[in-house]
Amino acid sequence: MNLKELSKNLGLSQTTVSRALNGYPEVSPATRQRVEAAAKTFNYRPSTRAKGLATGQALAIGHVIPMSSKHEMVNPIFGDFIAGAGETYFRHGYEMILSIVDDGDEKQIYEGLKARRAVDGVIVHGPRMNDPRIGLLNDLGLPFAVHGRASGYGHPYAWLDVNNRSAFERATDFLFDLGHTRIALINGLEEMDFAHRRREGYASSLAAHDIAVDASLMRSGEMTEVYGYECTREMLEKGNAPTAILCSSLISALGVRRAIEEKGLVMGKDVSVVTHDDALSYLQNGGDVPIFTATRSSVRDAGRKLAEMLLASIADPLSPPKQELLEAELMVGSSTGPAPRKD
Amino acid sequence: MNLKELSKNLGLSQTTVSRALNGYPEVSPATRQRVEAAAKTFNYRPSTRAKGLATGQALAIGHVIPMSSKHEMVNPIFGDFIAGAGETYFRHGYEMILSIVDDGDEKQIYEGLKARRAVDGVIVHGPRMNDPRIGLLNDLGLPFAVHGRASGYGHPYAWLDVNNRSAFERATDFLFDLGHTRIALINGLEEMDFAHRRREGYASSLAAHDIAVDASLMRSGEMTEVYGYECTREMLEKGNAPTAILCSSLISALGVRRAIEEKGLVMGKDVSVVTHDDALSYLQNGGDVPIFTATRSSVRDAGRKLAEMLLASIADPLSPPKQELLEAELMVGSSTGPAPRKD
DNA sequence: TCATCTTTCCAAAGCGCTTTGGATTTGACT
DNA sequence: AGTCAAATCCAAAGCGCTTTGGAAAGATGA
Repeated sequence: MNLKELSKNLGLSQTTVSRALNGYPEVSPATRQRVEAAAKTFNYRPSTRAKGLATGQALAIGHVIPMSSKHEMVNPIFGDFIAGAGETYFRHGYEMILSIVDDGDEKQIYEGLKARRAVDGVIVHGPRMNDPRIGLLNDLGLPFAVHGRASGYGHPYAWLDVNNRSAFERATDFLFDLGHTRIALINGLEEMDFAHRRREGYASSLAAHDIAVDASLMRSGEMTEVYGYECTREMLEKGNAPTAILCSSLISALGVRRAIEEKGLVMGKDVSVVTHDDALSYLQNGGDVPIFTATRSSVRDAGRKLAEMLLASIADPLSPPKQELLEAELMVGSSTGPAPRKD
Repeated sequence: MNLKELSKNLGLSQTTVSRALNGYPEVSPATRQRVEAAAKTFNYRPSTRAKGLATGQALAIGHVIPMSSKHEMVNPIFGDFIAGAGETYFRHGYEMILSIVDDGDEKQIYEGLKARRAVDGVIVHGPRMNDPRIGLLNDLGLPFAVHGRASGYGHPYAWLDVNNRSAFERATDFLFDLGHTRIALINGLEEMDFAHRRREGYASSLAAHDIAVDASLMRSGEMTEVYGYECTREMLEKGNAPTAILCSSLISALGVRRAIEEKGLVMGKDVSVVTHDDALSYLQNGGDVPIFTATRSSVRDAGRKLAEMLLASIADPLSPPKQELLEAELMVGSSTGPAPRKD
């Protein structure tokens, strides 16, 4: 059923039917009701493509997910973020279109999306330090919003980020308060902006407590369970092992715990662990009492909010880009405790 | 830059330019080259919407992800599956449209996608027993392919599935071979088709070994780490605890291991564990030697293949629906060993 | 040289919608 | 009854592409 058929069926012009359906005032209430009823019974919905052509809008937002072909790793937070954003799009009648793209092809993809007028805007995932995508999108004039930030880009742009720096500073402070001084950091890949900021927060706390940064206590890599395990095992085997570990992801925290327990140590007693927790739906940090002490911030919520921000900026293109910094909450669980006393 | 401008620029008609770009034969090689060069320099790409309107194709595939609003759980395999499918779409010039939908709204969403002619076909995720979506999509006449199967639907339809039954039967057999007889099953939600099939495979092996199914050794729920942990803890605390556990997901297997080790037992010695492993990129089953003995099947690969299947069926609408059953491979890791001798 | 194919290109219609600019009807008010 | 504005509705243009049905030009064979 298309507009023409529907209007013929109603004995009205396409104009009137279109206006009735889109809430324009030039239609009598009676007619509008009649039209709406007919639309419902015939299950009429305007063709996305025709509507888009006529209005010049795509009513779609693009999500371009970078994937380094090297490790083929899909970011585990991706699903929950998308779920949050999807909620927002659904409410606003937008569609979400997804491109999973090899690192190298990204430029081409953004240009394609723009040239083909396939989307009204895009969300940028996984920003890196000095990420070239921000500049590219600005040049293209394609509205966008970034999940995270990209240090090193001079001009303002729309983003939403967790305050990674303060979260990790606070977490490190917390460990100091418990008496720990040898605190390790198992972080995400250095080139990722969030990892950079977390390290800064960590280093800042160390500095405030007059403890020098010890390179042997800092790791960075892709945050898998195995990675957490291996880093921890190595650190615990060497002399002068850390008494506390800061970890960038709950998944690798599971590996950290495994390494600790494998060595016959007790987490929260012999070794304390604090992790960041994205509150993923399939990876909850325990039940009532959190297993891990964690800096927590829901990535799904971030998805909802960032989508909202992008849609708002599309609706009002002249407004300056917005930013939003979410504070992670520190949840104390059973993975932390006072530093063991020296023998 | 649009077609009109481009063709004016070249001194050709829109027809000729369109034909040159779309590989029609009625264009001289010289002209074609000239057109292609111009398209490249002006970065011309036909508008998706206009092209779609003209051709009647959407060049897009819909993925409708169900999410029960009750637990708000996003399936963790989703990201990797999408990544695989996305690869295929990219190769074929298709777009992927994602809708994350509350269980109840699904019908409405499919009808909307169809009525608005927004997609050429859809992938059905997470089929349940007697899943009503299959019938609905058949009635709508919207091409589709299912990731998994939906027992109870009479007519043929396109699907791709892992042979869950044989995988779990084989895994159970394997445990019997090691001397285990008290084998527990920690499974996904019973209403999910895959969980049903896995239980069948498990039960079939028990029957073949003249062991009665013991309801106290079977659990089903959402496959989180915590769920694996709690099920295992309960089972190990009761008398007559299982000596082996079959688990439906690597994530909950991590919880299983935690419960085992917390009790001071050794996995692979006191309690053997076999899990299904979807080969998720962010959750690898150890390095060279798998940690868990597992029935393994790459869900990303499934995404690639199923997308290919759907595109083929769209290209050739009259062909009968295809099916593909993937066999999981049994990878022996260090989580299994001979059954402990009775004291 | 002429008729007949090929080759190469084009004008215009059409895809399904929105929207502009008018036309018609209705109603209120002198 | 006559006037004017408000309320309703409509025909047609246009969004950017593909595709149909020719037309013009060039090549071929008699």
